[in-house]
Amino acid sequence: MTEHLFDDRRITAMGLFTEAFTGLTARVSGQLATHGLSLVEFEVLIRLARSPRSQLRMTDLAAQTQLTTSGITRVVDRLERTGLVRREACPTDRRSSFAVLTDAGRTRMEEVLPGHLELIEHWFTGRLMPDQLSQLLDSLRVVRDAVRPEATSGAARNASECETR
Amino acid sequence: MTEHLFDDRRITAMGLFTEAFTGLTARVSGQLATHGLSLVEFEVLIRLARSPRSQLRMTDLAAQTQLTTSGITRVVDRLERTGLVRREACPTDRRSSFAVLTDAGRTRMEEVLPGHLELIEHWFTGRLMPDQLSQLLDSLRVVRDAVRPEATSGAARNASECETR
DNA sequence: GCTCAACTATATCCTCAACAACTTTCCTCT
DNA sequence: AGAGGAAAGTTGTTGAGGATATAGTTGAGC
Repeated sequence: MTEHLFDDRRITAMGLFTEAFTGLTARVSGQLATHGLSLVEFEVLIRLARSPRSQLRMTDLAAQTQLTTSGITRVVDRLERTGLVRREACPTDRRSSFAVLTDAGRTRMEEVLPGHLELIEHWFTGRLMPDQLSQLLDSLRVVRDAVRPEATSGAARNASECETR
Repeated sequence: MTEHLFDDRRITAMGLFTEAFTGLTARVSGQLATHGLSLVEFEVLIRLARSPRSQLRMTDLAAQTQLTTSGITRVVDRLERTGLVRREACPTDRRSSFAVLTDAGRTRMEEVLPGHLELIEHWFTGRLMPDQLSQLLDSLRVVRDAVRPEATSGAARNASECETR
């Protein structure tokens, strides 16, 4: 009952998953640091950049990232202090406020993204054959859909609904 | 140059990787919490359990996990306080000290592991067909070997060498 | 209209980990 | 043998982020 239990194939699979991911994010995080951005800050910026009007409610940001709303408050605090993001009141619901990507924020993203994409290509996607990569992504999608907390659709609906100002 | 850049396939690939991993670890972390263990504490315990004599030098623990040596100091502090681990001096190198799994620690692991393995099976390995899983692990191995900082063999050699007491 | 529950953002408290400085011990070079 | 440097571990400080409480806002039911 003793030794082989700790070398179960499920343990090794999980360990492999962990090592691959943490190693990769360490590389990514290191490069972002040279641009003065942390991983979560980059995460927030790119989600804003992808959103219509380059803005999202704080709650939606929290739902899309792995942070709580209080965590988002502080990330946006930092980004606002450096001028990459600004807060804007929601006209239809005075409880809500938007985080909006500023011009400086978009410029910063355009500086950072090419290197970021090269990095992912170099350490991740470029290491695999095309069909090998697509199979990997299929498998990851299966796992993600399994473990994903719940519907993000509700939050998305709220966002678009509040956005019709 | 604007919108499609943020939806590059490399971004989505990285996002998929992130979501799958963070979602999975959230599940794992939640279950471990019900046993009074954090993820890094579990990580330390299982690495000790797998090691000969159930012991590792602090430095080797740091190398195997994603923590610095000072981080390991504090984790082992906590585990020692709860009696799952004890420190032991290295007889051949008085700078080094071992973290040793106690009987209570091994018992705790035997309580926790079955559920842990079931969890991994349920949310991860069991979601995929056998050959799909093995291909996933192959791909993860490629990425891990690419991004892995450096040789862990050096640390392993030191450990075994110090262990011949 | 009023009340109450749900929601949104923020403030406060606490845990945890990185970083840097420091102590002790070991090793190498002369 | 002794000096200088490298290595191992601990500790103070800093900062990020979760949990919870709080204040303001909304909407539904009466």
